[in-house]
Amino acid sequence: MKNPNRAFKDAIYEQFARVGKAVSSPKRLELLDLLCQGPRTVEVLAKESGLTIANASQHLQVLRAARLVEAEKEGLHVIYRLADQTVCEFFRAMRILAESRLAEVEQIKRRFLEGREGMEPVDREALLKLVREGGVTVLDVRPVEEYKAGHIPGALSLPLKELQLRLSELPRDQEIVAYCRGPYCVLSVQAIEILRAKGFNAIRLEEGIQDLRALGFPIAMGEEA
Amino acid sequence: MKNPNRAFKDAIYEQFARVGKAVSSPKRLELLDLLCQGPRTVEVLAKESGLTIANASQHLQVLRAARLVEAEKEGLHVIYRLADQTVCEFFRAMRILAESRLAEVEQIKRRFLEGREGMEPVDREALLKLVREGGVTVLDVRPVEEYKAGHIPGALSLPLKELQLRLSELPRDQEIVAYCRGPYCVLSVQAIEILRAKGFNAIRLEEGIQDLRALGFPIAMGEEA
DNA sequence: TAAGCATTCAATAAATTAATTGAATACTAA
DNA sequence: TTAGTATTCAATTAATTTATTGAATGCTTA
Repeated sequence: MKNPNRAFKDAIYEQFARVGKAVSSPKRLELLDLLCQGPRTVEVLAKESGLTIANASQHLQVLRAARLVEAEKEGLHVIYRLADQTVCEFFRAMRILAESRLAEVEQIKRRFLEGREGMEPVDREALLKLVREGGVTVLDVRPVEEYKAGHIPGALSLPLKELQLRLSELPRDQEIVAYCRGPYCVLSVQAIEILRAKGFNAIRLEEGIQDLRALGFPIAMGEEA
Repeated sequence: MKNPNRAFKDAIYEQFARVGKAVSSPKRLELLDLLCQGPRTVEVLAKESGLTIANASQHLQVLRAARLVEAEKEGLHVIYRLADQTVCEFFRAMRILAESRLAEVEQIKRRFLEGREGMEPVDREALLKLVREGGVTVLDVRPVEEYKAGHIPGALSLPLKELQLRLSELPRDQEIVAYCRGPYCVLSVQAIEILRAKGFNAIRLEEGIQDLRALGFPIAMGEEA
């Protein structure tokens, strides 16, 4: 009576642990986070996460074995993508749990941002309201493809890489709110640094596009309006 | 420009991975699942999960290091509990992700239940409606303490251990719906087996109390009404 | 104060996981 | 067909994780 149940339970929890093991490595979490932004080739994922190609490939295969991601061969490249939007939501749940339970996360973030202006924690609700109602210039500093895949309605697409060259497109009389992939993406941090150095009144919105989506914020797709 | 960012990201994802590592072992997941039902001593957790005391203790310390659970000394015992209700919700999210992504989970469950009557998948919605509206006798077969901590309003508390002795309390003219901790808890499975052998018209509700809570089902606390 | 119990600690052996390297494969384009 | 590129595979090493065992700790009660 006790034994067959034990085997059943062991088998079930072993399956659950497949997901757990997949998300137990920092590097795999970084890859998963990148894939939450959209499909990517191994090459791109490796570069963005600071892994060698072979190592990235192996981690991706672990994620695939847990069925969290899928791979599709396209010509010379293999394109990885999340198996499902719920994987993105799960990753976010895990991130939020870590943020709420582990004080170290906030500590590391504070240390990284400390001394930089425009990055201080602001009233999130008020800022989001401002963004939603168009009281500010909203700047999307991610690569154009990511903008196309989903952005804040009315946001200007100005990838960090082009920022220096296109400063003239930005208003000097209005507050600028820059955002990117989320609180741990440094694109908007660097954008704010550049903008403030040039005298713009710029602040950072920590929330990334996936956060906004999860918060029920409207998301626009495609080219700039 | 690239290097300090890398260190930041590595530090952040390493923190996230603390949560991932904590939930990467089948046994720790089982312990976590048990703790979702309420606080427990090491001894009880060890027994229920089929671990030695020392091994259970070590796993619990891993969970504690990830701040998913908390321990409190009470006399001779140490009582572990979830650090937070969101941990329970996270565990459930992980379970549901595994169920939806890993066909093996359904397979293992089917194999375990196959051949047993009253356990076939039923129309969940219809059954829940019946339960909610009182068209059936609802039977809670978990230990009394768990019943007290939260149960379906109107449910009878009849722990599996006492079931054989208290069959006379049950109606023969009405359908009986038995539930326990969730789809992978075997208490209600065994209850159904006993009841059907004795000629009762009994079926199983897969959802456990935490599932019902998450679904917004009303939950009653305390003694039987 | 001593005995008994629950829990943790510490040490060990076995198993698993991670990063690295170089070779192999699969596809494209010349 | 060949050369070049992206990815995967296989083998190795180092590091981490797991279960087990027996001893140590800390509390309670006789």
